[in-house]
Amino acid sequence: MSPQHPAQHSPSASVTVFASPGSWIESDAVAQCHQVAALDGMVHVAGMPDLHPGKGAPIGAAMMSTLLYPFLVGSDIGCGIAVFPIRLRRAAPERIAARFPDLDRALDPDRDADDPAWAVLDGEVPAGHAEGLGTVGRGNHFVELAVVGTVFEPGAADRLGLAAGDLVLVVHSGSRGLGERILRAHTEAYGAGPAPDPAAYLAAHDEAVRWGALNRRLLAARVAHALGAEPTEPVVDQCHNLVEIRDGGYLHRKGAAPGDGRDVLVAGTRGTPSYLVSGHAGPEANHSVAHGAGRKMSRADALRRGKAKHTVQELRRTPVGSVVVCGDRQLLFEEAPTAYKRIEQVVADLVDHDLATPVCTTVPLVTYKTPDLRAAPARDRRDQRRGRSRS
DNA sequence: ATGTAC
Repeated sequence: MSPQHPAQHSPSASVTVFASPGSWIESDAVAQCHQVAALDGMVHVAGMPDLHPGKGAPIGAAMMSTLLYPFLVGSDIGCGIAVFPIRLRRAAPERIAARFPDLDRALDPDRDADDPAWAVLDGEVPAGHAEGLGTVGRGNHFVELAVVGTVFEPGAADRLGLAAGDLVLVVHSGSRGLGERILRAHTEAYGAGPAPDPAAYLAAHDEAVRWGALNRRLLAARVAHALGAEPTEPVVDQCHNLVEIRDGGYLHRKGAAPGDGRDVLVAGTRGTPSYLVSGHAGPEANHSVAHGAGRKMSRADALRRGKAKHTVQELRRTPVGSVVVCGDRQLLFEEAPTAYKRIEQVVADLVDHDLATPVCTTVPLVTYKTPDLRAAPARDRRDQRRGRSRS
């Protein structure tokens, strides 16, 4: 052993980053991949083309290990993106935006017992966690009404029941407070160490995954009802934060979607299309594909640079003609399309590395982030005219 | 990304 590495006792796992030279990957994110590779039991780390630095662990990575590390998945266990077809009369985005319900306000099982969205609940609420149901959360989460744009694979789109011009709801949300509670319980006892009882962690983890899937259905149902449409089942719904037992090991996904023969929506930004892709990633990619465009700037940089570069007005009405509902100015800047990598480049990298095939794009019409109180008075007046209470 | 503390 060389004298430069006196403490080295086990070799690092392999690291593969699936990005072309033209894709900007922050060196901090690659360094985080190598830090993860050095963990006990780590077998292989695959960085997706949307790789960027996270808190302690990289985002946009799939990490295979013989030990289970809860911090690699993070607090939003079960976060994912679902696509729901919706049949709706087309109208100006501003008019549709004004009809979105308040998705910061949770559905209360008692007080809101008569809300029609509950129809999607089949059985008990996972983990009995009744707080925060039907809320979208913050950060990069959103509920979006979009239109199917370019269709690259008509056969695959047809199997999903999608054609150009069809409307869909895209829901990106996770397990809210439940996943955070599960990670915190582990961290308070074991820090960033592996789970001493993986089955116990996985039992709680699986509940959070189920809760996240239920919440995406509740969100879609709330919005569908508010827009006067019938709720539907999702045609695509994949988690990008979870642990999967695979080949006898623990495959941790953090901002990486399952890419083994499944369809995944790779989210663009609030001003660009998203790409529905068919994944066919192999072992070198840890059977995973990218989950979105990936941040190009930290939130702090996006806020500072965005305020110099954009007006609030142009962020609320995007280049593709869509409307962003976001009463939180800081979040609007943090989530500006220019704070993200180009989705076309991320998808091109997936294609070039034979990880996925594009099926179609979805182009935003209305992206809901958090209530915009400026819009509320008009909505309330309209609802009062129709004899409805605010929901 | 989160609930909570500042």
